[in-house]
Amino acid sequence: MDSASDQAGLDHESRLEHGDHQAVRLWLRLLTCTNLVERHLRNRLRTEFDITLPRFDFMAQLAREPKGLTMGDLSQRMMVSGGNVSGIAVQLEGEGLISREPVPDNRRAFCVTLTRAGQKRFAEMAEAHEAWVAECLSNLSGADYEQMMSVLKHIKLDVSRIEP
Amino acid sequence: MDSASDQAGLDHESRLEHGDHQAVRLWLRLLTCTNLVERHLRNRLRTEFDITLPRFDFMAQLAREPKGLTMGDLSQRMMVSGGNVSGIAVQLEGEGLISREPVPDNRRAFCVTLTRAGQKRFAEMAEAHEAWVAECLSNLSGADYEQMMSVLKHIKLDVSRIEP
DNA sequence: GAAAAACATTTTATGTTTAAAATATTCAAA
DNA sequence: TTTGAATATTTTAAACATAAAATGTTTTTC
Repeated sequence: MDSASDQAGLDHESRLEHGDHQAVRLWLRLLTCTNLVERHLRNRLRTEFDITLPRFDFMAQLAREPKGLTMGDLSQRMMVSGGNVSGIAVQLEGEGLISREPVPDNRRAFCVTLTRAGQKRFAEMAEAHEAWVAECLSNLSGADYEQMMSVLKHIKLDVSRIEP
Repeated sequence: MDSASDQAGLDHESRLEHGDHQAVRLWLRLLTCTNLVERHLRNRLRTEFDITLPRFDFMAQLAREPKGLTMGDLSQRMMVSGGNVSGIAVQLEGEGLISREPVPDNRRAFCVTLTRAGQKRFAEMAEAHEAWVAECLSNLSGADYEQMMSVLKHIKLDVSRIEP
């Protein structure tokens, strides 16, 4: 049963031996691995806190910046579109977890912050979230961790060099 | 509040296992990196072949298994919900790229395969796709590659051990 | 100063994704 | 057999995501 994940038709395509093939294999494994962890976190957030991952991410960004962020800041940091952030904000505001207040010297922008209730709620979730992530990723040696961080940073640079 | 409670707050921070923070940092970098590459591939597939990443993945799974796969197989391998696969299949079938035929001894299941047109179309895309992935991920030493593959496999096992 | 450009956000239309309910088939007993 | 559980898929409703247009504000430029 161990080889279940690797058993897919190796005999058909194994003749193609470009160097590129290595890259594809690494990419597929990277994608699978990230999806697995992401799904795990998504499920636990839903079952244990009845919240979605995007909403959690939104609150996490705010928790890191107690002074608050604009909608544009949030869009940029979450790497999603402005309209998307707008929709999530409406919901979280409706639940009383965030507040949007006008910025004194710029009437176009909002300053979004966690409400007291939002801070409390997020603190509970963040602790659990950290433990869940550790459950998935902390079974690594210090050297493994450093190496992964280094290689991933490198890949990040390579990709952003391609289309900035 | 007395000073004891202030210190309690700080203690709470410092009591957290160092490994947990490490794990979270690694997770965020892993997620960012994967999203960057995924977005890059998604954009290129859209601009150069007018196809979405999920449809490409769907066809890629079939290309690996010329004998065909059931909808459930596809759902499992693509790691997406059955409803999702169902929707994609309707579209690809409408474009004549896949065919769904009944399985003789199981009237519940379909056997999905690439049509001749689907094979041709996929072959074109796959070559380009492989080059794009290589552009993102092939700037690694052989040792880096081996290490990444090994660590990722390990993480995959850890996660699937948590909730199978 | 007024027109034009740039900015910050929301709205709209469209499409994706998921979980859960619904439909239909097979299998396993009692 | 007939009941019930398990399986394979589709449908549905809600959340998420994007691009593009719309709204209102600020800054630039002439």
